Amino acid sequence: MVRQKIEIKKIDNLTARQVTFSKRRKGLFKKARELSTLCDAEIALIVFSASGKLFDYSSSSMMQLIQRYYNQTEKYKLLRQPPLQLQGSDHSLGKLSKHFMELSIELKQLEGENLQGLSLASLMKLEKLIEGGMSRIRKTKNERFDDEMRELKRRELELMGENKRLNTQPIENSSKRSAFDLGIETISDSICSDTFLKLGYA
Amino acid sequence: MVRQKIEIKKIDNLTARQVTFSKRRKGLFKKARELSTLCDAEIALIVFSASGKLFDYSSSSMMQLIQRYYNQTEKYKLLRQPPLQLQGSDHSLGKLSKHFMELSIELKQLEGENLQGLSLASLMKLEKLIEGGMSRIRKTKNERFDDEMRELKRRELELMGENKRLNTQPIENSSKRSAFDLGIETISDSICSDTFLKLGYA
DNA sequence: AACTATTTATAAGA
DNA sequence: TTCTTATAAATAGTT
Repeated sequence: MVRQKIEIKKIDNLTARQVTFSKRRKGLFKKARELSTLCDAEIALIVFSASGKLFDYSSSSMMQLIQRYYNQTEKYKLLRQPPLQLQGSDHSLGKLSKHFMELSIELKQLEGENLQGLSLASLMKLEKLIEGGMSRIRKTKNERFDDEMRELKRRELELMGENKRLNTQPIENSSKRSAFDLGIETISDSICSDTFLKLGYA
Repeated sequence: MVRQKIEIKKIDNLTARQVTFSKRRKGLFKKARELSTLCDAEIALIVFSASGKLFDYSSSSMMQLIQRYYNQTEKYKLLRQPPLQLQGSDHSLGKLSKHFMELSIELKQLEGENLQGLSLASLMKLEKLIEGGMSRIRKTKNERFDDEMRELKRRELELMGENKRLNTQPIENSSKRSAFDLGIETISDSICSDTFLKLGYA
């Protein structure tokens, strides 16, 4: 901007870039201090050099300022994000997927961000939100579990009935063996443990 | 600095102060952008006007930048150390955000799908995943809660000390009243309920 | 919002 | 790094 006007793009020459960084950084911090003093503004300024060195300034406490910043921006975000109505009894397909979409969006907003930056209020909201999602997952899981168990019981009874029938008939050859002969008490037990092995929970 | 050089102190005239704020703020943000571009620096700038309006700029993600700032700040690390001993768990910033990224990705995959369509195995996995995220949220929430309580206690002690001092001095006029006179037992109780009201939890 | 006289900031060179 | 200096940019006061 002097001797010769420069274009605002990354300075190629490393040395020149470092010198400019040093000079302009100094100028930037001075301007920040002046604006704060002259106009009674609260300012936080964080600068990392290309090499990772940290420079910072804040007109008061950096922590307080950042917290204040979060409070402002979160309020904005949460306004757009209607809190979920957790009407426990409703788990119809449509509502469920809609709910999960919302949960997904909420969590996507946290990408690259950090929980540490959230206020107590936001953390509480998030907890509530996820609790709701969790309860739906558990409900569906239990339903699925019940379904499987019911099916297993049904098959068990069916097979036991057949076994009984087979056992009351004369044995024609030794290859015909029932589950009882193998020492298995219930079919569902064996299927269950097999299922858990497949899921990696045993 | 122009027509006439000005002294760097708060500008008395409100209108002049507002105009200067607007002009210099613009200049400051421009300088910040230029420094970032020219020198490949990472910059975060947060400005609150005297009236509370927020202006901000960051060369990349504000959240990531602030997180990076926290990581580099020794004071922050020390401040976070003492509170409660969180049993053998890793609650470092990096791990936390990494985990949340994973959770987010997992949930994103569910977009448009329906829980009813998931197998028992998937539901169990999802439950486990979300349980992990939840525990981290709760941990962070508790930390934040501890922070707030500590600050309130500190203020309480400070104010009670001042009250004691005021009460031992002769009352010069009736407008001088302490919290004790108003029947408030502890300052933190009153501040607490105020805080919760503001957060919408009372 | 514009103007403009000055002050400030700073690119290049030493 | 630091200083010098010519010039670009920012801006205080005015309209």
